[in-house]
Amino acid sequence: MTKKELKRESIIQAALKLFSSNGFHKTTIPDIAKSLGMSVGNLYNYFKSKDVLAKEIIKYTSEVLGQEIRAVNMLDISSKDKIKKIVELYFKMAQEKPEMIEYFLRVYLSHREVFNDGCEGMICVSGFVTEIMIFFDNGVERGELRDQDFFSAFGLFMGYLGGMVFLKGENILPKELNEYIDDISENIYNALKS
Amino acid sequence: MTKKELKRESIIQAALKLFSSNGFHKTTIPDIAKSLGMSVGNLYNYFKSKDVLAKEIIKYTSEVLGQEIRAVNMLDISSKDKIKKIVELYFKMAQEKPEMIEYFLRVYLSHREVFNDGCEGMICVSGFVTEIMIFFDNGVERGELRDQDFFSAFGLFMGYLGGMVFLKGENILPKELNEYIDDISENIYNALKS
Amino acid sequence: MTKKELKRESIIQAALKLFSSNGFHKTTIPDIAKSLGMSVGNLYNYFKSKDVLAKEIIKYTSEVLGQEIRAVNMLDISSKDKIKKIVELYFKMAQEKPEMIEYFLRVYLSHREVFNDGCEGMICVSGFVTEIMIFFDNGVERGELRDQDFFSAFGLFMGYLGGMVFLKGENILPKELNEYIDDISENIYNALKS
Amino acid sequence: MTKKELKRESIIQAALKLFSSNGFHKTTIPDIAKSLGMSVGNLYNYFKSKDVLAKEIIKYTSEVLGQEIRAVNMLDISSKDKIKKIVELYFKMAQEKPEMIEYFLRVYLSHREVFNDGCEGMICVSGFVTEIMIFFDNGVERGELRDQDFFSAFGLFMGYLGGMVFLKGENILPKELNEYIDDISENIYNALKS
DNA sequence: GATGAATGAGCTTTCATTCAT
DNA sequence: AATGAATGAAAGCTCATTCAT
Repeated sequence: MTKKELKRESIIQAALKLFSSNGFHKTTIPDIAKSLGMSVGNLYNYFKSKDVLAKEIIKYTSEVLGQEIRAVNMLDISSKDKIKKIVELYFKMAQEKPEMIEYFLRVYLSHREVFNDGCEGMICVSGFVTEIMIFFDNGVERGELRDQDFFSAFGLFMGYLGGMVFLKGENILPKELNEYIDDISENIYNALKS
Repeated sequence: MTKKELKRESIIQAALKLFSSNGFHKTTIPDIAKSLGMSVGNLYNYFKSKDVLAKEIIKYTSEVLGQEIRAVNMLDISSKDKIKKIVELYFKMAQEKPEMIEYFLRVYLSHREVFNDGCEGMICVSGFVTEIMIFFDNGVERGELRDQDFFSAFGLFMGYLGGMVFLKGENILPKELNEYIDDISENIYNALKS
Repeated sequence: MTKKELKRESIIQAALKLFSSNGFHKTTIPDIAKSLGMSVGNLYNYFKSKDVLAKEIIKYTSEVLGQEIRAVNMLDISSKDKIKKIVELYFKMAQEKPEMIEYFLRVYLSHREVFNDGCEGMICVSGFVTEIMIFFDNGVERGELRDQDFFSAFGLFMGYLGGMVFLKGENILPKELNEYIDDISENIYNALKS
Repeated sequence: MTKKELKRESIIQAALKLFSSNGFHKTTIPDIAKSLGMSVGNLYNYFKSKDVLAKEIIKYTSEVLGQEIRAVNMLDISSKDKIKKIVELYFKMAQEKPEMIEYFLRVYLSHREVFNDGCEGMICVSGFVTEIMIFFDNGVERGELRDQDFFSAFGLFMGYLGGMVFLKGENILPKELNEYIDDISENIYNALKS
């Protein structure tokens, strides 16, 4: 990676954190620049607008999450075990690098105006969605999961996990996310199994 | 209802539509006033700030959705059938009055800054959450649903439905929401049944 | 005129002066607002962008100049005398309300980017050009002026006068504009007479 | 010419084109550098500021136009014919190398702030003005042109031609510039002849 | 209750210029 | 000579909110 690429990524990470915790509109470009110790003008040498930056972040995040799931997909274990692994890693991320999951939930999902142009459909989240699709297709192929519409399964899996993280973020959950892993994995497996 | 209360509700409904379709920050108070043919100043006689208005909307929406679910709860049918009824009404709403569901997904879920003060936890959505809780407790009581942590069940149910509506809104779903009703009801029932 | 219309016109006049003397790009919206003792935001209630303001100014200026020439056109005097009257009034304006002529020369003529959209061709200066056209057509009709392409005559008349005012503005002219009136009127008449 | 002088001139020509077609303020130093395939920093090794560059361009342009007129001045033809030659070459330039005439009209004439310091009066356009002066003095000397204030004549000549090119640039002229040559030459001659 | 002109802080973005390499 | 990342002041514009009428 060149120096410029490194800086680019450091901007993405700083902006990701700020957008996630303070909201997209409440985070200003000067906020991001200041958190990096760089000037506003220079930040614009790397991303030509705030919206472009937001889109690059969702691509980046989707890629990172996708890679984590790919690692699970490559394990030689049952679909039931994979479900648990994925739930675990999702919650682990939500606890350790909450900015990524939060970005999905609080920035990407709810600022259509920003992502409409350039991130239509799943363009910017394909890195992540593709891996879920692979997980599901494998499970069906191996006879472990019921053969149903992919989106029925995808919505269940991701809506569920996202919902739980949201509830956690709202301080609604009485227990730690970790403690829900078994219940949730079981529920998902029961819903999807053949 | 007094005249004042009627006007209050008409403001809520106008703002609900605009916030849902154009986003919270992209909708200005003058936009709302204009859509109602009233003056900005007068609107402030009904709601003392934009944030307060946003909070009143979520309470209103939660109440309306809660009532719909209450009607299902009162039917003398199995939990399995209730699940289907709830999925149906949720999707029907998403199609006929999409602004309510969209408000949940795109405004309430992602503008913590706004709802933090006054809508902590489930304060502003209790109308809705309570009914889901009643549905679940009944099912457990009647031995139809497995006795698990309520939030495990709630996250599944609502995360799933919200996720599907989101996917629909992004034009990602290949079929109409209606056509997913059976699959989804089955998945939810499989996950929750005892 | 309503209060709002009066204020609108006072903004036009203030901006006209500042744009003319300091240049379009060197004059900021806050400059204009401050010179009027009003807020920036309020100025935008009257003109929705700096460019729109610039276009309204040229229309206004064209109208005012056009009215002055119309008065000459209505006099019952020879074309030769009309030429002199027009030169006189043009120079009088250049001395007493220099901002109008200067706006033509220094803002309108040289900021194509601004006027391209909405002031194509002579859309925004027709008030003025029309009167010159009437002057010329009358002169031809009465046999006093040679029948030639209108723009050949227009370019002569207006290019000449504009050029002189420009030279004056650059402090190049050794004498006052007034002292050129006879020479210039004669030159124009010689060029246009039949 | 040294290599450095060559590069200097290539910068002048590139900037001349961009300033003329896009406007002085809409053309950035990076734009100019990019159009030359050189770096911003290096451009500053040749001209220490944007304003200095603008002033060098007007001197250069004035010199080139002046040389063209000098060639006409040296011909052994009547003043009437010289007028026609000058109109022809002015319009030829306006068509073939429009950037020079446009620079006069759209950059030099209307950015006093820029040229005030260093190009007062006719300092930066003397190359051109001097030749017009020579043309005029010769004509007077030979008894072909009326002896009048030089600026009365200069304003006529140059205001007229500039005005026509401006009208052409605005797409207002119904015919090609060429087709106006005879009319315009005649008008100028009639105005100036003794 | 009703109006809408007025406020002004705050936003995103631009760009002439510098300077370490 | 040459590079181009970096600076930061300054611009145009927005909008929640107020208040005189």
